[in-house]
Amino acid sequence: MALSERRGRILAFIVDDFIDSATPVGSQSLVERHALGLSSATVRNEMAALEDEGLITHPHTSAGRIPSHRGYRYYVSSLMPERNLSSQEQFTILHQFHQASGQLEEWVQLAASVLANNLHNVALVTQPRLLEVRLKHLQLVELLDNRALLVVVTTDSGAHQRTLEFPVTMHQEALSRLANRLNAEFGHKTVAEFPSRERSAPLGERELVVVTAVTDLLLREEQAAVEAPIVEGVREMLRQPEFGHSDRMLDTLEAVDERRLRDAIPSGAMGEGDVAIVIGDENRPGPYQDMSFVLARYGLPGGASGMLGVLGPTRMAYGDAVANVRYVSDVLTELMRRLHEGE
Amino acid sequence: MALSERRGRILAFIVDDFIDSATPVGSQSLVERHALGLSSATVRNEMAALEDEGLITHPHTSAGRIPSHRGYRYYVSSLMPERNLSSQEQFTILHQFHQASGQLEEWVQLAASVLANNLHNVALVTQPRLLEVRLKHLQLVELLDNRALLVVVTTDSGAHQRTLEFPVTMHQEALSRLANRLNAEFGHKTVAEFPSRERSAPLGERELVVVTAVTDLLLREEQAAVEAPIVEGVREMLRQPEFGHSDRMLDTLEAVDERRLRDAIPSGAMGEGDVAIVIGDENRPGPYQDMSFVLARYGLPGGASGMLGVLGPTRMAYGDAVANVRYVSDVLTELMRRLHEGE
DNA sequence: CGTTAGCACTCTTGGCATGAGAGTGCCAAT
DNA sequence: ATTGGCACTCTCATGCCAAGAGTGCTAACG
Repeated sequence: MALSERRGRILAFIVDDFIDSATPVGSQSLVERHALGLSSATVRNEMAALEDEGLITHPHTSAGRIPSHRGYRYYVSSLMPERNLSSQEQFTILHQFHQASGQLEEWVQLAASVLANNLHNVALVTQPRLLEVRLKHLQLVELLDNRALLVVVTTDSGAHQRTLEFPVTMHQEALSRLANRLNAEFGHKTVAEFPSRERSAPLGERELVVVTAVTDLLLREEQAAVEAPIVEGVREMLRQPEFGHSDRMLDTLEAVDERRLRDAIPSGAMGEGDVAIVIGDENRPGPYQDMSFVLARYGLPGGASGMLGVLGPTRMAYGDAVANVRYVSDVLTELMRRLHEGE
Repeated sequence: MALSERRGRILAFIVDDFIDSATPVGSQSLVERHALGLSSATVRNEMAALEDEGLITHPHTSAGRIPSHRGYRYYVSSLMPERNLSSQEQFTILHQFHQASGQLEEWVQLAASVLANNLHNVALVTQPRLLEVRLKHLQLVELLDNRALLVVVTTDSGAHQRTLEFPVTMHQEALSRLANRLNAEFGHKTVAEFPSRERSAPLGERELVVVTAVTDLLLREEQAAVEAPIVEGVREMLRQPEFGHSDRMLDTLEAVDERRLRDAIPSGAMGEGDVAIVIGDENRPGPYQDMSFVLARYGLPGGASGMLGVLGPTRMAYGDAVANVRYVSDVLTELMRRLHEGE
């Protein structure tokens, strides 16, 4: 189904106007705002046709038109002008990253803030992860009595810690020896290559305590590829008129909880390469049926990678969203590349 | 200003009724709900007197009465029945703590969840901190090239990590030697005893990198005594009728942001020992002028300690809040004591 | 003197009608 | 194919009215 040029232009105007006014757009106001050399009556006919195609609807008989989900889909796929950030906008973003320290976690947090502020919607960013995590190094640090701190460094440059309890008190020298032994045996292995619980007979009790914890941490790390994302800008989004009533607001607040969001992000839709857009009922069933995602992957091909993007009402400035998400994703990727190659 | 017994009883009923109905309470409904052997007219006279004392008010001429901030204050100070959790309630809470792992951070998070769920308001819990933090132990772990992971263990059993960059590539053996040297020199010192930047000439460049980072981490840790608290249950609270309109909701959402909250918690009001209550305009100027805090300290005397409590509308079930906050604080303190003494 | 019944008065709330405004759909004319 | 015109529909703000809840005051009562 391809629309005639004129009909497409009218749909684009409807979408544009609705995106920035948030009120249904009528035939009259449309001809007033855009000099389109047609009378309102003609526009009405075209609108009726667009409605037959299922691209726009009425909230009620005598209201203007609003885009349907299919309308938005057609718009982003065929009508939306390709837009990149101006160099001014790019500079403002880059500047913020240069201000920040060189810590990876901080960049990720910053990416979320930037997206939330620029787009006035919810920004989502996951920490970068390797798909296959290997143990790089482990250390044991004495705490109190029979307690010790386990620090695990993985090949994705992540460091994780956990408190352990040994059956007996162990001093730092004993802990270091134990750590060295385990490093020699398990270093640079993936979790899959660790001995299973049954076959671990050769391990002593103290070794077992550590290995169990390491296994657990690495497994958690692998599953965390779809980890709960950093969420920023909820207030920004709730300020939008679609959430004006408090019930809707509470429901949304619940839906945007980190933990729920983890399962809901339509990661399947995300090919490599460019930005993915998921609109309204294209989402899997759940609370996001009338919201949209604009998502991209970032990170190194074959290396650690993560996801970032925006969540907002279907009435979202898709052009701006795509441009911002794409740019921030590129910046993060570039920063990680430099980090990996040692500047 | 002490009220007559009867007048006090009436005030208590007004506060109780208002707390659970959220609507102004009239003289008639009061005599119906509580068998108090008086006519509504008499109650009206008493109410007029209470209003003269500034303990209750009218929203408008022909509405029932609601407690003023001073009314709540009088209630909690002189009228509120002392209440402790039933053993059933205590058991439910204890059970949750026993389910959890032995990680301190997890307990703190759990304390927040428990308070939020039980009280349907916002729960605040800060991580436990020592006022004077000493370096216990530091470790360096090789990452990539000239990058290394610094792990710092402090006397409050906290562990902190940060990525470092050295001018030259250092392998694990070199890092371990460096760490040992620094441990010998700085172990068990407070930040104040570290050499200042000027007097640090004797330190080599690599030592300086580490010491600077350690200093920074410890300082941050000390300031973090008033750290941004863990916040749980915002949705619970927003469900209450006082936040029914979306503007109020957005404002509150903003006020409850972790970062803002940090400065706003009236820590001054908190003596040692028991639970502190701060009502409405007793708060310092700001967005909390019509909300109340119920707060307590937890942790070891002379050891690490933190703060926990509840934030809600002034119409809050103070009795329940005090009982829950007190109990959870005791549980946390006890858990920490056991941790400290090695079970 | 404290308590109470009674009554006039006030203010909120919900329902209902009304009119203006915005927009549509359709028809006949160009 | 386009357009002017017109009847029609629906929302939204406004005003009004009646019901309900509550107060304050006064006069009577034990």
